[in-house]
Order: sequence, then C-alpha cells, then structure tokens
Amino acid sequence: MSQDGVGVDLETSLGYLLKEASSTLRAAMEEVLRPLGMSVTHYSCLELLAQRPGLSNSELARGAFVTRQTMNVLLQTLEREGHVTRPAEAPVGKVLPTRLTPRGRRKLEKATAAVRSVEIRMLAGMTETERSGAFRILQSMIHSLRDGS
Amino acid sequence: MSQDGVGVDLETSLGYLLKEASSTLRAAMEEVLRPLGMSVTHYSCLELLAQRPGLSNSELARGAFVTRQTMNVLLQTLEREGHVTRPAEAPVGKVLPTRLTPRGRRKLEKATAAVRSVEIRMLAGMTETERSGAFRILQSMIHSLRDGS
DNA sequence: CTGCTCGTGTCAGCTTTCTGACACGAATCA
DNA sequence: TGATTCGTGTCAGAAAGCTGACACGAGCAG
Repeated sequence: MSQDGVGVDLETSLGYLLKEASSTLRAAMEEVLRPLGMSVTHYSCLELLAQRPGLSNSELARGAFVTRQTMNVLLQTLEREGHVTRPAEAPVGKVLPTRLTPRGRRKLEKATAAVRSVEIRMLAGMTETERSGAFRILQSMIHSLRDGS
Repeated sequence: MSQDGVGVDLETSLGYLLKEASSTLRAAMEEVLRPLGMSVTHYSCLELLAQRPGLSNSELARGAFVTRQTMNVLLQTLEREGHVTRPAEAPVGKVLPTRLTPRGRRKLEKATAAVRSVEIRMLAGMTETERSGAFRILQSMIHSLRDGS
C-alpha cells in the first residue's frame, strides 16, 4: 500500500527504525546531560576512560564513534578544564595514554547517574529475555554490516 | 568484572550497542552512497519525498531527524540541482509542499537500490521471527524514551 | 640493515549541523 | 472580536564534525 514495488518503505524498514531509536536515545541523553553542561560525546569520552584507563586518543575516538581529529579537540578541552591528564611525552611511540583526574571522575559520576536513568527508562517494559534478544540481534546486524565491506 | 558497581558498562549496555549499530549502518550507507555523490541526509530527504509527496520542509526535517534549518539548506541545494520543486508562494499558510522532479526520481532510483542492498546485508542471517522481534523491541524503546520526557 | 606498511598525534580548512531569533499565518480560546 | 498559542520558513552566527595532509615511531619482510 505504501510500497510501490521496489522502494525501501520507511514504515517497515529496520534500518530507518534503528536510526529513529538511536536519534531518540541521543536526544534523551542530551536532555539530561545539558543541565550538567555536558554533551553526549563529552560523556562518552569520560565513561570510556573510567572503564578503560589509559586509552589513547585514537582508541577513544573509535569507542565514541568519531574521528581521532574530533576526539583530539575534545581531549584538549577536557585537559584544559582539568578533567583529564595526558603525559607531555609519549612513554612509547607516539601514543599518549589518557587518564581521568579526580575532578573528571567526580564530574562523570553525576553524568553516569543521569545516563543510567535514561537507559533504564528505555528498557522499561521489556523482559530480560527481550533484552538479551535485542542484544544478540543488534550484534548480528553490526557483524553482518562489517563483514561485507 | 568489568563493572565496578554503579557504572553503565559499555560491554553490556544496550544503549551503547544501539549507537554502535546505528553508526555502523550509517558508515555502510555512506560507503555505497558516496560513488553516487549523495550523503545519507540527501538520500533520506529524497526517499521521504518519494513515499510521501508534498511534504513540507519541517515535516521532512522530522522524518530525517535533523532540524528544519538544516533541511532547509539541503532543500535549497536539491532545488538548485533540479531534483526537487517547491512553489514560489505557499498555497495555504507558510507551508511549501515539496515534490520530486523526474530527475530527482531517477537519481533516487540508484540510491534506493544501493541502500536496499545494505539493509539486506544487515539482515542477513536473521530469521523472519527475529526481524519482527527486533522491530517490536526497537519500537518499544522509542516509545518508552518518548513517554518520560 | 633497509624498505615498506601501519597506526598515531596533530595542524589546517571546509562542510554539516545546530542554536537563537524574527516575522508570519492558522488555530484556538476567552 | 481580540489575544494567545502553535507551527512554519528563513536569516545569521556559532559549534561540532569531517577530510586531507604531514611527520613520526613501531613492526614486519626482504
């Protein structure tokens, strides 16, 4: 009916729905992060560092789904604000391992709580089975997309 | 193990996985669209217009998950290139209904085929049951996030 | 050891997207 | 009727992100 033969059909497209879900999630995160003066990328970077201390600029970029150039300017800001530290010289090669300062860790705590509340809201009404099913399916999509490139 | 008590844990977070899936999908679409000289937003706009002719600038913006200002500059480009037409004056109110030109429709055809191949690849290895399950779960997430704002 | 490839950090410039603001028309309500 | 609210199109400026490019160090093949 809404399909005229060969199109993608937005109403039934999983790709479109995936984009919609991601966009809605991002908007919800921005909403709770804004009062804290943080953006989503900002938060992603700090959360990454909390869970995997010593990550390099490039590794952080991959984890936050931005380019290393973008992450670099973000790190400069975070460093200037005292939320993050990088050694002046690379211990090995050119890689500069980054770490959270106590101040950065405090800043992150509030943000984590806010973001967690969003994620809990997103998962409301889903059973544990549905959640693990969603997890498996999303991983399958990612894997399939990466294979045939 | 990777969780120290109160964090979000990137390894098991559905939100993070959702972002990763969306990012991977976008990259895959950009890859197949680039040879055609189109961006994802570009394509989204044309696809929207093909399926729902006469959409206004603001409606297109919502459908493509960008602001109406962003969509406006995109429409100006598309209009200049002759892919799209808007009346010089609004038939009613300020709303300018937009339509695809034959040229725009031709341009879209190739893009749709490319994007569809990506979506098919993404869905490879999933059963019909899994696909409809994924659809239902994503809709549930969107609905839950929109409720408690 | 030499040459090559790969990943990295960083500079510069550009494109895309966003926020803020304004005027206008339609719809609603007192 | 008049006032208010809402959605819209659009202009301007700022912010965020990307591509291209360069030099450098590590790792591997010859």
